[in-house]
Amino acid sequence: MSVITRFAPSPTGFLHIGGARTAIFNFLFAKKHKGKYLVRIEDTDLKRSTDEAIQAIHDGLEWLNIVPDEKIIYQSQEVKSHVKIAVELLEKGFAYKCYLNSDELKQLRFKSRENGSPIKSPWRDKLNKNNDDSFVIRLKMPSKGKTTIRDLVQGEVSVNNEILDDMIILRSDRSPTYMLSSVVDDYNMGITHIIRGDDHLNNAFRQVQIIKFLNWKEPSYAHVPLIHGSDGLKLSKRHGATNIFDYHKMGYTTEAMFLYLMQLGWTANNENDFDLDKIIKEFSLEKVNKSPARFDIKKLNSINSKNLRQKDLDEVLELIMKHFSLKLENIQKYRLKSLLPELLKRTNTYIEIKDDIEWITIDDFICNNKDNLLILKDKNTTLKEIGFLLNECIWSKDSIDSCLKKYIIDKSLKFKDIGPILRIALTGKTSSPDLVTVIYELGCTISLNRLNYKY
RNA sequence: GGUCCCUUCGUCUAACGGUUAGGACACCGCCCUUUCACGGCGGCAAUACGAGUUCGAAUCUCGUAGGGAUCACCA
Repeated sequence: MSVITRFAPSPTGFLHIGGARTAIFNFLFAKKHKGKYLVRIEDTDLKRSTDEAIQAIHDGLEWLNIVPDEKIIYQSQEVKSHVKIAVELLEKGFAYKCYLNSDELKQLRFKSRENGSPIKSPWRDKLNKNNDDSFVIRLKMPSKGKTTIRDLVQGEVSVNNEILDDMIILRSDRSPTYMLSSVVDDYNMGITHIIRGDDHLNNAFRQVQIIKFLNWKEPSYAHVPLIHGSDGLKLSKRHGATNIFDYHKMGYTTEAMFLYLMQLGWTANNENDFDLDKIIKEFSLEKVNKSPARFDIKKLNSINSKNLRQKDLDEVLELIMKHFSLKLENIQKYRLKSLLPELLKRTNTYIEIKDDIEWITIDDFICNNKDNLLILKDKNTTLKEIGFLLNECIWSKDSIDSCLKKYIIDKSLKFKDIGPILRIALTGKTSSPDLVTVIYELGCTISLNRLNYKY
């Protein structure tokens, strides 16, 4: 039987980092077993589900490049089949109508919390005699024995059936609850492996009862731990961005994000190598850790920086042009691309090259930093003299290099006497790629213009 | 509080019951160097605590402490 996994987010917000990692695990596992990875939007709570959220989930998945193998399924469109199962469960005596009102429930809940036992509805063994319509359908949980789940991540976990509460599967408005819908959809979709956050582990014991009542084949479970913030607490806004798509906006690459997320709780052979085929081959749920990992932006930065330097230059250029809405002539584009490898050595994210775009792409760029300008004023002649020499020189890195060195020797100077001012005149900055490269890539005309400018 | 799960350098983690407890990120130092980087070399740094089993425990058992998940007519 071939493997089918699913990522099942509820569209009540953007795609969370933790959710994204769950999706990645689902994707990886399915691919490893040459199966299918599906996405199901759990939008049964119509009040809280929004179109923006659905779009955000799309955007996030698309950015991470983990789009499902089949059309996305919307749970809200499957409610009929969920209700049908609820009725079947009722008819077969595995579920019952419960007429408890909210006040009665509140009291029961209070009691149950006190003595640590689940809520017991008095209607479990009573028949409907008043014929009224305000009921919910509850599942008749087994009260003896225990239920054990062989979880691919958590191992074998057992729980005494007496702690299972008679969960509601159909609300009083006849809509199915998540506890039912999820199980039915997984069955209908032929899901073989349920990989989800470990906040669902407790649900598994209850949901599996439906499967047992109906004699369905039990899927395999893998409950992966949640991701925590740097302080070990649940990831929230104050830890930084939790929306996966924000990391795109911050200049992280798809590959880096994928690499980082998948390594939170799982160890790859090579943490910086984004070779999807290799990753898929290596991936194993059994090796996923049981304890929650902390999100560490510094590690992400490191992976991103390395990925940026490995990545195809045209792709990086494309990302940069898109991010900064740059419209460049071919010559400027070429200049930027040529200097890119040097710039990328100095950044974690590609948006950090922001300050370098102007001096590279604007032909008549002139230093506009006041403090730096003052320095240049005194050195006008030096710049001109160097400019004169450069004008005579063959345009190669070697000859530019020897040209500069010759000047130093002739004037008995040190490189640090001309380096900083050259750099400021050419780039407007006090740090940049090495000067020979800068001069060479900027070209003779532009370099001379900047050196000969009257500051 | 009940139930379930977890605990190895600051962080992510590796280690058939036998390793000088390994790697990566971060940090520090040195080298390279015209700046900032990249790179190279090196350093700091961990088995939560306490018992037990064993010739031998990070690894198995129990207890303690700490952390997490969950306990809805949400998903």
